[in-house]
Amino acid sequence: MTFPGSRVIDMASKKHRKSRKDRIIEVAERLFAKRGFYGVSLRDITNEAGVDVALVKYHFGNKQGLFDALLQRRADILNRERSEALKRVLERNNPASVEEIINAFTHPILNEIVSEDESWRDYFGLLAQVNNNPEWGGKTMSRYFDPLVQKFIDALRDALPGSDEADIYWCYHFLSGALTLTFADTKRIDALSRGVCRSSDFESVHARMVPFIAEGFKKICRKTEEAKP
Amino acid sequence: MTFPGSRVIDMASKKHRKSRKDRIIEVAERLFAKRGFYGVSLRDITNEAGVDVALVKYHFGNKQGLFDALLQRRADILNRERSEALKRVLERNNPASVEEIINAFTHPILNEIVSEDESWRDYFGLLAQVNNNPEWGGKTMSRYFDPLVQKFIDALRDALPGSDEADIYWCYHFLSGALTLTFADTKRIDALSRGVCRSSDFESVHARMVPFIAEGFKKICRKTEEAKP
DNA sequence: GTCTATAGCTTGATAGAC
DNA sequence: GTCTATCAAGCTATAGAC
Repeated sequence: MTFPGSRVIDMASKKHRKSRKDRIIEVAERLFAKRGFYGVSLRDITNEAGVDVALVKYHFGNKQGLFDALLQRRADILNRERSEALKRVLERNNPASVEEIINAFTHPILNEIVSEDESWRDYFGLLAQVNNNPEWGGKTMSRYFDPLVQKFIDALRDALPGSDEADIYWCYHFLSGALTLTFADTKRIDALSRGVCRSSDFESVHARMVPFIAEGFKKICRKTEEAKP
Repeated sequence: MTFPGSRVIDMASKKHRKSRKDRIIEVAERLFAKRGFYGVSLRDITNEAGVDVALVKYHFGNKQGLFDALLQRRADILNRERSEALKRVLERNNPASVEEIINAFTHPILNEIVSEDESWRDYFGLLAQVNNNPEWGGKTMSRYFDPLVQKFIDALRDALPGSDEADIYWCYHFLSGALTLTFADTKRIDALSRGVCRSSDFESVHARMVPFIAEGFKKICRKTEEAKP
């Protein structure tokens, strides 16, 4: 070894200087979030990351492979956090309340989006576009999220005994639309409300969203019995 | 006049054979709905419409001009229908109920989307993508829809006396997210529910959406007083 | 892992004939 | 209004050197 201690230095520098693969995936996430899959070229990404285009092929196969990899990366994290949140809620109280279940689904997003790691905001901006894409959005969202969503549906069914199957699925659909738009941070609400609401005030909107959605679920799925508090 | 009666024939053929300008705008609407602004090239559009690329410049200036023209066209129709629906509701009952106001906002969409004119479905698929675009979605939606949305906000404020300003705007935001995803018809719900719900069953989902949203509004905006039936 | 170099094609835009 | 023809720039993908 010509440079004694170089291994330590390497490990230290590894923490500070990210791999080119990571740089590509991070820049891609930010750009795809802004303009969608078709609105970003590989050169947009690799130029901003300061690497060569050919590296995309080496690390991800092609543009689609890069897109899939970056969706998968945070979907895994989000699914794990949601799964743990649901588990905690059900351990404490089974069946849990509708509010608790909705909160287990949405609160992990709030945690991530208010964290120091600002790149989570990009991810949710991207998810909003994917969720609302009529061509491949449904399939893509299903692929990454539906296995766990099924467990949330099961919990909601237990929380709303005697409810109609279709009612629960449709209500989840309303939740999904409100949720993805909310965390997409499009700034529309800022202009519409002339500054009364700020699109990036995620705590405020989350505090309203959970009871809003929970109340809708109860209204639609509890037709047969009296609404309980 | 060399061809007596040619004017009558022209008028008849005008009804059947659409102008090239109209063909461009119709094809563009369908393709933009599928893949968004960046996912469609002018050649995709003009090839499918059977016209030359140069016509886009002549009729619309450029790609952006074409996109704006096609958004504006149906926004005008939708705004007029919503405005009339709101007027009817308020004439019958002022202040109106939250359900009636929400319905005046959403039912015109239902009418259009179940009509024979299938191209309305494309338009709402496109609107869902615009609404959820973090880069220019907020501005674009505001431009075409917010003036009338303000009137709906006013009506909701009257229907929910003593409510907080921010609450009403945030609830509108949840409505907007649920509404645009619902009529985007992404087919996700079909897979998730294993056929129990069909994404294109617009009457079913609309019948659930209006009370779902209305109940959320009442829950969030009526904190200070008792909820009335 | 990373780069150079390039093939082969598509893009938005437009000048100018008819 | 509509077309032909063309441009300069951009695109994804990949072969092959290091």
